[in-house]
Amino acid sequence: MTAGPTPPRMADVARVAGVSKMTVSRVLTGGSVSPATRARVQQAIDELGYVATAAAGMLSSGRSEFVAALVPSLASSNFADTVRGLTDALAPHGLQLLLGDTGYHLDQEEALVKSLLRHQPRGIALTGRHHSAGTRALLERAGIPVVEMWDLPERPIDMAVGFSNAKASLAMVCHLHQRGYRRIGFLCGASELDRRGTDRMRGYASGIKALGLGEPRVIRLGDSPITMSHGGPAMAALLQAWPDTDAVMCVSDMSAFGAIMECHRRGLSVPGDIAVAGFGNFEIAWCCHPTITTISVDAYGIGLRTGEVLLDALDDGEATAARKLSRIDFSVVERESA
Amino acid sequence: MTAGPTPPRMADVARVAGVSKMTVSRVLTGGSVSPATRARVQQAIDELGYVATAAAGMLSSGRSEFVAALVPSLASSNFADTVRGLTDALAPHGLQLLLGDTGYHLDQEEALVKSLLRHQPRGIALTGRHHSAGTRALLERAGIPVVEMWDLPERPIDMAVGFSNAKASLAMVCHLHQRGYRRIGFLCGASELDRRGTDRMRGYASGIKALGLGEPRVIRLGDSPITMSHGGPAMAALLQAWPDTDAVMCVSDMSAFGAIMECHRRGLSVPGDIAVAGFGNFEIAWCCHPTITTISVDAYGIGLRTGEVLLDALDDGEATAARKLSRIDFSVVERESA
DNA sequence: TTGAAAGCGTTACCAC
DNA sequence: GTGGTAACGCTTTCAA
Repeated sequence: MTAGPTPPRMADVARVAGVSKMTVSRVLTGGSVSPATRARVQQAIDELGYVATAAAGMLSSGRSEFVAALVPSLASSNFADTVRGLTDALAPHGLQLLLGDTGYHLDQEEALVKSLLRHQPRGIALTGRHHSAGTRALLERAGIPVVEMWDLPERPIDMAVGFSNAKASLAMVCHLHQRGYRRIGFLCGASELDRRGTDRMRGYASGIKALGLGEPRVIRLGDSPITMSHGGPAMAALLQAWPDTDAVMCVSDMSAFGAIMECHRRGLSVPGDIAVAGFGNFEIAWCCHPTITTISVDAYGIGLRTGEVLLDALDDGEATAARKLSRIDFSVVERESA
Repeated sequence: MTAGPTPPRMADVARVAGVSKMTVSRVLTGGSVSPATRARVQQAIDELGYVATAAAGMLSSGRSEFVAALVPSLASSNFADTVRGLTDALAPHGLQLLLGDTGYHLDQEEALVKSLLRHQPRGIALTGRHHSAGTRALLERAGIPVVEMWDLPERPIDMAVGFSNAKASLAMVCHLHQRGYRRIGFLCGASELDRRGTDRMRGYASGIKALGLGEPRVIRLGDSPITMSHGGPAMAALLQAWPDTDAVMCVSDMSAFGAIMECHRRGLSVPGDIAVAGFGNFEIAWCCHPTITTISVDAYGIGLRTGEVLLDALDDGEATAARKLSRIDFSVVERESA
């Protein structure tokens, strides 16, 4: 932290290079400048260690180089991958991500939106289709492209990139049914914070009903989103409530892993005694033993596509109907556990 | 994306409230304003949905509300936790994190530092003690507090919050030695990208030498940082090279988990036939079977402390010698696997 | 407690 | 291809 006297300004560069500020600005933004002067300016920049002040440019030009993104949690590899996709799409265009972590709370999301909008982001990406009225109002006034990720809203704020979590879950029910399982349970968190988790549970329940497999067997345990450590207790609770259960769907691969570990502890073989399915196709699903049957979703791809969709919107100005809703594929990945 | 006509400005709020811009500014920044006028102004703000432009304030006041943070990867729960700690420390003070993902590359780090400095962050946090000469130069010129995290540099740029990865690794060697293991191997990535991983390997090697346990048995496999899926192949390679190995240290819990899965596949019992130790105390270390003996490091705490150290420096202006280096504790957590 | 004027460092716009 | 001038929307500073 060597506090130098005063950092050099554009005017300093201009003076050293013997040109006007405008010429320096053109060099920086890629305007038309003769090669000779461009070289002189560049040399002055290097010499002085000049770094342009983003705030001034932003104020003057009226546009920032920010894109805001809100995720429920950075600790989930799911969303971390999505963020990576977003970065990979946007960074090449000089856009810097402003990241917000909502902790799965809609009011926290609203607070973050309010705070992030102060930086005039060019666009904003949210997670999910559930938002507070205040959030919607803020975004509608903002006049920038908005993308809702990881879901397919019936009434999108603007655009969306995602899939139906309920349908994905339903697909897994069908898979298990096809494999001969009939007494299927579901493990998820106790709170409604994880909206996509709740959607998956609903998809499961509707599948059970549709296939005539009796009443849904749902265990809600632990704060959403539940992870490895919740899987075990949830599995225990399920076996206590419905001892004849022959298959278990879990809201995520993490909880599925925990559930499988609990089975190991009890001497239950998976899938021999009981089948276990996850959701998300995390690394653990194909590294653990037995490997976990799961739903594969391209988390990175969601981020990448979201970035592309935003870039398109920034170009065109207005979203075309065609890209309002961008559907991301999911698929059942059959492995050893179910 | 409803592009309204023109967003309201501070002058608009002032007009509606019947006061000057300055009074509005004071209301926003918590200056002294009579309760009556404050209420009128607040009402005007709500009515118009006014959102202050951060760039203008930044330019005028000369200081931003940004803090920059660079991590090697967001996908690692380690660094995700550190980022959470940083956010938790800084957000209450109105500071917004500007996050950069270096992908473990020092030149990418330099590029990000250059790009992030344009936003005039109040402070910046980096990961590790290794940086390019360009990065050091940029930061020394920047005149802002700098914190290096996850390590204890001999020659810190400014401040540091971390621990000695080599010593932590050494502690694990001692633990294994104490438990009676004598033919100890080490699994890590093939590249030098993961500097902390390399430090851990060095700590291991020095411990092996110091204890007279023969030549180090190091398997370098896969791109750093290695994860679950590399652990298995690395374990296989180790057993091929040194079949009599009785204990294995892994550069992380992720690779330790992969190694254990490989043992299961081969019918080797852990720790009966071979002991396995990890590093990091990730959730998987206490959820899998057997539970993994590991080194516990408070990743969240590193972020939190880094945030506090930065806030201190912003207050005092100059770092006191006492907080130049902030040591974070680590400890051997003995579980079932070793 | 409140207001008026003068910047902050850049880019847009229009001359040359 | 290059330069001057006027914003951009705030906060600082100084007066009232």
